Amino acid sequence: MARSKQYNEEEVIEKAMGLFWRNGYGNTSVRMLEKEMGINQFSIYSSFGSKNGVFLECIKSYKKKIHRITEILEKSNNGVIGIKQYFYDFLEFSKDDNGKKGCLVTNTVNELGEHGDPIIMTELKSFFNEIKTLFANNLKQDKNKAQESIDKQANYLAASMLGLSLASKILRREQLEDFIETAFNNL
Amino acid sequence: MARSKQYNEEEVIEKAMGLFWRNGYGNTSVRMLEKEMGINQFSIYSSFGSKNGVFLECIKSYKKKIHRITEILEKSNNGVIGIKQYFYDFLEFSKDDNGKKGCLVTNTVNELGEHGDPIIMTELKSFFNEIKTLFANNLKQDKNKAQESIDKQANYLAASMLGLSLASKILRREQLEDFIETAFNNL
DNA sequence: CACATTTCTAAGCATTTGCTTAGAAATAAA
DNA sequence: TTTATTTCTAAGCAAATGCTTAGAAATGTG
Repeated sequence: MARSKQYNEEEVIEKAMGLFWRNGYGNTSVRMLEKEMGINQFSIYSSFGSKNGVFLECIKSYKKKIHRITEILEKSNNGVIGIKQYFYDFLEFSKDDNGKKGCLVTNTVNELGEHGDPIIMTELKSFFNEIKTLFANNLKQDKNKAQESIDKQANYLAASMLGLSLASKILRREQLEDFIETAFNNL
Repeated sequence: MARSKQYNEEEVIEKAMGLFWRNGYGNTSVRMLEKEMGINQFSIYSSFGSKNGVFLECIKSYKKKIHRITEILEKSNNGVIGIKQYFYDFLEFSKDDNGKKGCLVTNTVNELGEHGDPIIMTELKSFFNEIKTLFANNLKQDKNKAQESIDKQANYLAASMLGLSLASKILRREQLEDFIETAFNNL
């Protein structure tokens, strides 16, 4: 009954995600999105409503993408060893051609802080809490830990992941490994 | 021989710094700077050359401001205890009305990454290295440490500070304390 | 084929961006 | 007071921003 879309929405979002990941929200213009996504502004707006709409889909897509490694953590039963592995997995996951992308969620929290779109901020915080819960669940596998220390250590690890994400943008691989190794000496 | 400036450059930079600190570089416009600094665009450009020029002065001003607490660390001879105190001092230092500013240097590294103005990036990295050196110097005060472990631990602590800065923008005070306490457990 | 319906192209909208400029206002020195 | 020099006001510039729209091009269904 009518013409059909010449692009796949998931595919173009995947491309947009890369752009936001590298440049941040504010430094990515709709013109840049056009080029990267390979479709023009009309298509962008008819599919996603707004720049914000594109970004929201990118965050969702990011969550799916990173599920590749959160899934491993979820299924792990090695306690703190599994969490440490997640830190290393994250380094591989976030590696760019230059290895300087960090974590899209972390980057966005830092850029938009509390000023960002509420729907997006909710999405970001929920991701952060999911990760923290995964950490806590893994910590529980180490039987000798008190519940109280699990909460503290989950907070510690979650904040450390924020640090790793940021550090991965400016430190060398070797320094990042120092960080991870020392960070887990504490547990 | 001529009219004299009706504003003090240090004072207006101090105000600009607050704006950049809260909003980041990209989300701070020259119009916003006009209002906050209390002078108009002509004065901004004649004093500082460009938006980038204003920002560069703000970074320098930030370094002076934070010297209040780095100085304490510099003079401390409590080894790792002094560093831990610096983490707590930083939390106080970066506290806003809402307690969500983080560290201007860290925020900027995260926002601009490698895309930022080279002069500014150099300024940021030098600050990071100064802090790392201060950490290393303090660690050396604890006599029982091997040189090798000092390097590793200084890397660890520097990256942890990045984490604390980011975490301070989204976590509650109590969680930040969990982070600091656990981070220093085994040093 | 015919055509209703959707997607696409590309031009254009108002607003905001960083930055500049012409001319009025002020002021230290002669 | 006069005057040379600087600072200030406020208007304006081109380019970029997010978003919209009119009309051409395509296509599944009858």
